[in-house]
Amino acid sequence: MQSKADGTVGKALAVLELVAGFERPVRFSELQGSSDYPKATLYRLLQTLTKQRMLSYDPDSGTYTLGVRLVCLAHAAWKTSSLAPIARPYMDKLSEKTGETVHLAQLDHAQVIYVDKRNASQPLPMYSEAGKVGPAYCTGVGKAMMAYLPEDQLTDVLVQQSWHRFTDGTLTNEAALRAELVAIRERGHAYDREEHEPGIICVAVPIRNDSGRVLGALSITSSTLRSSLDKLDSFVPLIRDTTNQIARETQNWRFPETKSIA
Amino acid sequence: MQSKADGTVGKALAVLELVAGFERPVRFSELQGSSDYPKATLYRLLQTLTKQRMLSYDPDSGTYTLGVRLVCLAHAAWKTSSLAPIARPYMDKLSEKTGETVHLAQLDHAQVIYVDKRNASQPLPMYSEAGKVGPAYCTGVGKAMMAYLPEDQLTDVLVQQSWHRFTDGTLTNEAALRAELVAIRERGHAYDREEHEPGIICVAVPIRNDSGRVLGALSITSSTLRSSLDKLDSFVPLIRDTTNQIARETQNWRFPETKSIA
DNA sequence: CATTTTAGTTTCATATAGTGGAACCGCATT
DNA sequence: AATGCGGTTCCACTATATGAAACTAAAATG
Repeated sequence: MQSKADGTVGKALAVLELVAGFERPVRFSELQGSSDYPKATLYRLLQTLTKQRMLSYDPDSGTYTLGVRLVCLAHAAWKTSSLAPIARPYMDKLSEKTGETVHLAQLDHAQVIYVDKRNASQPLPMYSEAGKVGPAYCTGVGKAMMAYLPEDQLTDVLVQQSWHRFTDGTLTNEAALRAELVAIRERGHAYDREEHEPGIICVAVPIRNDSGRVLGALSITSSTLRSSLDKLDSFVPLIRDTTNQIARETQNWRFPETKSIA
Repeated sequence: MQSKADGTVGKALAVLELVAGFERPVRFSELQGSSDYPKATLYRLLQTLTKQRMLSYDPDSGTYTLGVRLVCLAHAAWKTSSLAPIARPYMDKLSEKTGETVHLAQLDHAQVIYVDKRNASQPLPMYSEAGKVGPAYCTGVGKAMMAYLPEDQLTDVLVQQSWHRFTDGTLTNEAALRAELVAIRERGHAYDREEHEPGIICVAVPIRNDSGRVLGALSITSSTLRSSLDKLDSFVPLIRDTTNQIARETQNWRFPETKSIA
């Protein structure tokens, strides 16, 4: 059931993911049912993870859930590995100025991961959104990032796309997407023309560092009811300005201190 | 440097924690410096974690950071393992009614983990707070939860406290705290009388399920400038009401569906 | 009440995966 | 050309994980 996972660590993480997949407290037997691991192996893996507090076990109901240590680690991950803490004030400003929903995403493996979100109208349930994943080939942020990927990485990402047709506008093959990527590079930003969800449109601009590497992307999302691509287009200079500022700031960030070695 | 970590998984997690500790991109040699693991072992561990996307490696700078997979997993963790998603609407209401800062915390190991936070006045940087840890013995939520722990778990938690004197009010030994816990059980809620930070006070109420097990705690925090313990006291019925509602809702939550087995 | 089933836990000989000292590589510095 | 340093690879050795099967407790069944 789970993908190739060499090493004990890989297996343990697969189990973690398995538990995560249930999105609720889960029994041993349920896990066994959706795993190829033999009973004893799965059991020990669960024990190990529990002892390590990556899982927590509720003796009352005999169920496992993801442990708090994970939340702590993620806290640290979010603070250091993602653009989110740097981008935060800029996103605030952007959402304030535009009055639209702002997303910050990063590319991981072949998926888009939303690491932060801002909604001008109401203070959003943010944590519940951060960490969410989406397809790369049919989202504004995904395409914006892919457009500036080096060829070897791009091919890697492309083969992993599902090309599922979410809407009539969805680009469902590599050729179509590649053409789109060229257009994106020409104009410097990407659109989502209701490709993922009907009625939902967005403009996205990649965040790239000095050496051109893609760090993430910012997008402004709206609906066809409230807005239009033309209207969103007017935000582009503002977004690009913001991505540039964020990119600039990441340069300094890399080594805030060069720990003095005694 | 790292604590006892049996098993490969334990070691890998220790390395993860090590990277997390730096709170910034970190070089191999730096990690080697703060780890007992021999070079090759550490190296392989890092490779494994990187391949598993728990770490990400930046070839430009030759540094490791925590990977986004952690953020994804945490997304799931937050949704299932913690009280946060259930408590969310109640916290909103509570912060709205009181106009004060509301914290939701859980007890893990011997530490308090803040899993959500609400601030009535301004929309808070929430993610940056969730996952934060604090000492149990000198926080309102910590004491509220400890007060209702079964004796064996309590002793376990108590021996792990640091008893550092943060302020004049800090309870710096087990005897003093145990006396306080009795008082908390009597009145049903805990205070933080500037025990952790000067000028910061709070009332906290534990969240307990039907069988009496402590699930977490809610607190309302304020400062001596804006408020007083007496003033906070008036919120107690409201908080207790909220904790009861949250506790009730967790009962249903445990098994939303019993996955039909074909 | 005895019996079967189900769910979870332990055992143990075996195989695998992890270990780490040492050698190696590439690059910057001298 | 030589030295030093950060990082990577090798490989004999062994600690660790493995998983079939046996076991236990508790629930379901007759």
